[in-house]
Amino acid sequence: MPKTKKQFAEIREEKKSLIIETAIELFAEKGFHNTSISEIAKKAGISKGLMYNYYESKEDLLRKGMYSLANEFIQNIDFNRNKVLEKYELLTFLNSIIDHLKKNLKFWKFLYAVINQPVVFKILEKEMEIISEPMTKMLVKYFKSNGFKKPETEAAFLNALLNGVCSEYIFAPESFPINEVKKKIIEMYNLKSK
Amino acid sequence: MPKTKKQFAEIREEKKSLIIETAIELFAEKGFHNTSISEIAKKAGISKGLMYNYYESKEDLLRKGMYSLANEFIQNIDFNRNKVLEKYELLTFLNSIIDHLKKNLKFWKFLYAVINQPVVFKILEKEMEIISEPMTKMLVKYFKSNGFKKPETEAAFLNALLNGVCSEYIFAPESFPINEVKKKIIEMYNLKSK
Amino acid sequence: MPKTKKQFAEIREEKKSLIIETAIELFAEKGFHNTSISEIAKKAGISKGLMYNYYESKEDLLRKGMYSLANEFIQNIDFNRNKVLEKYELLTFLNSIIDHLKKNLKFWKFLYAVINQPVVFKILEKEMEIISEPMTKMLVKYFKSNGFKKPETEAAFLNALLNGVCSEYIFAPESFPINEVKKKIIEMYNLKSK
Amino acid sequence: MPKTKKQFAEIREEKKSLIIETAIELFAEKGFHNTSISEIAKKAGISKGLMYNYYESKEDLLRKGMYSLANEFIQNIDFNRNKVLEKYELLTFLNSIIDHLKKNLKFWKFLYAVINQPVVFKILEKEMEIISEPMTKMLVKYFKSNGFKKPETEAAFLNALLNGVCSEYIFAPESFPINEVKKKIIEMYNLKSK
DNA sequence: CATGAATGAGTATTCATTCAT
DNA sequence: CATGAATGAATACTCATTCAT
Repeated sequence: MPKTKKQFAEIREEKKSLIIETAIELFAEKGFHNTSISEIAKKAGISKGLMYNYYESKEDLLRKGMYSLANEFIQNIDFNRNKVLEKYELLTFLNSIIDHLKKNLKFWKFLYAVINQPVVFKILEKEMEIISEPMTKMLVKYFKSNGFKKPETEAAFLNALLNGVCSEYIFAPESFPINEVKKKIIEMYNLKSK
Repeated sequence: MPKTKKQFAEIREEKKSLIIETAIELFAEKGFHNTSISEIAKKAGISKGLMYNYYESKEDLLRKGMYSLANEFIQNIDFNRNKVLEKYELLTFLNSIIDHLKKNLKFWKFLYAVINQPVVFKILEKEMEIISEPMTKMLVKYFKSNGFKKPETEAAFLNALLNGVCSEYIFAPESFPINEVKKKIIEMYNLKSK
Repeated sequence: MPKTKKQFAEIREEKKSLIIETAIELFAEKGFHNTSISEIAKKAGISKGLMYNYYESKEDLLRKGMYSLANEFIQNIDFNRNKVLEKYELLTFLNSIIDHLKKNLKFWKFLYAVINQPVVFKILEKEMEIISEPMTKMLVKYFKSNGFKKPETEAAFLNALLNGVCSEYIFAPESFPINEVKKKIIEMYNLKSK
Repeated sequence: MPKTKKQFAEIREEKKSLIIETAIELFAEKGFHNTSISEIAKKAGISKGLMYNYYESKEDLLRKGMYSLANEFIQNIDFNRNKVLEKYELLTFLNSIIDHLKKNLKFWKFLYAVINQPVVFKILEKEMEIISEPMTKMLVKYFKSNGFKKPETEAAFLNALLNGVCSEYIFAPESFPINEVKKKIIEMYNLKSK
């Protein structure tokens, strides 16, 4: 008796997850071009051929990996609000972004390993917009509605600052004083409630 | 008339510079792994064989390239002072770093392309310290001598901020408002001399 | 009510036909090596596994395909006569061969795609004899009994001519003037009755 | 002291010829898809890498091979005449084509092995026109200027006939009575001088 | 009878590096 | 000092075939 469709679908989903997670991990550790398909397959405990059963190519693996990470990030942060942002919400945003960073170091490493390679970035342009666009929009809106004189500059500044903080933390999670730095940012923007 | 030894040495040095500059340019544009030795040789107008006469390997090219860039950067910035930093000097530092960024975009692209690839970074660890170590030291010293409560945190913060600013500017030199952001940093630290 | 043995056998035969026809079609369109088992299975609406239930291998598919085509061709043409061929019968032969060509373009494409690949042809040597041997025999017999001086040469000539006609027609069915050419052959051999 | 440009050019030409000849031979023997680059390299006594130093890809090898064969054939046959064809010239054409066939069996095998594979033919469309176009033109012109009623049909017929003759001869050079068949064609068209 | 997940050997292609001249 | 022909190991990807269910 053959396996049911559902059984097959389950197997597929499990394997797909296993493969993409392994790939993300290796891309994060070693970069895109230094990771071979053989290596991914070996680490995932499957054959090279099977990988191609689930993903079209190495690029596909990269794109799908980035896509799922980006979406997962977006859901965690929740930019999608139409009403005006309150101060406490920017605080929430800051907290959640730094929380996500601490808890998902691997994913952030993947992100930075990947976007700083010109050729690799080209592959991901579309997927990257999922993250960058709503984030910038939200920041601009916040600074605008809170009476900052140059909201675009403010957004660019905070964006750069967060980018740098992530970058430094990824680079040396042990020694970079991320909590102290977060406190400083909160004070800078006067975000503490009460 | 045969060339003198000195002339030979000069030719040698010129060729070496030409090669390394070509390599840096290509690494910046396309990343380390997407640039082939053949390409570098072709663009530099020499043969592959000759390249190996001057540099041991592709890795060597990378290391020497980074080394020369780092030194050139250090000389431009001049961290090496033992006396206490004055405010106007931090201003100078900030100005010169952003100036250097604007004028040497290619080199900064190279830097970011290269340090964010874990495997490639491994090759460069030693060379990177030339830049990062004195910079951090200088910042810490400055904040300490200017009465900041947590000089290490302040240094880490400013470091991250500058890192982020460079990263954003490299990514989109046209649209990132670097001058406005610089102004904001100057105000933040109250650096404007009157 | 469970299916009877006979019904099962019928289903089997239908599936087998479906598979082999699909295979022939694809081999004709894309060549043997450019057609994958997956593709055949997909187009036939079955699983790869099932295909192996009916046929041993890709080669087997090719051989059985050729075998069935060859037999179908032979039955259409009816070479198997012991009595001496009359003129009108050669006319019939010519007509039926060209008719078959026009109506079964796919099969002829398959034939030519396949026999002109040396390695593939090796696989089919036995099956090919089903066609070529009786055809040559018949022609030789005809020319002999009709008083031609060199029946073997005549047979070889007509064989080559028909081979070329088929080849040209397969290649460009729209532009090759097959009817005019047929007329010319009929005149050449003075085959028109009365 | 480095090799001179001329020396390098010589080496290149020799190797290029060696490679392409080996490739043609193998494509003729085994077909395009059944011949691997490794095999070609091995038979030519060079490394796979070197092949790619001289030819861009396997397809390039095929195209360049066909191109050179086609040109060599064209030069042997000499279709390029503007004046009206005389009878003895068609005889010359027939003779030279069959001569070429006998002497260059490998090349003709290559041709037939290659053009009958749909996918492979696509690659060669442009190169094939070098042969087919002038040949058809010449035949049509001949039949026209010699008062045949349907010159296009005549050309198509002769074309098909020659195609078939070549095909049969390639297939069984020992047993196909090519000389007898040639004689028959000469008689058919009444080409014998005097 | 039927499925499609899984394998592994095979293929074209790239590229840092060596070396004879 | 200078050349580029030559190598070989590595890489992404394909596909006929097997097999547990």
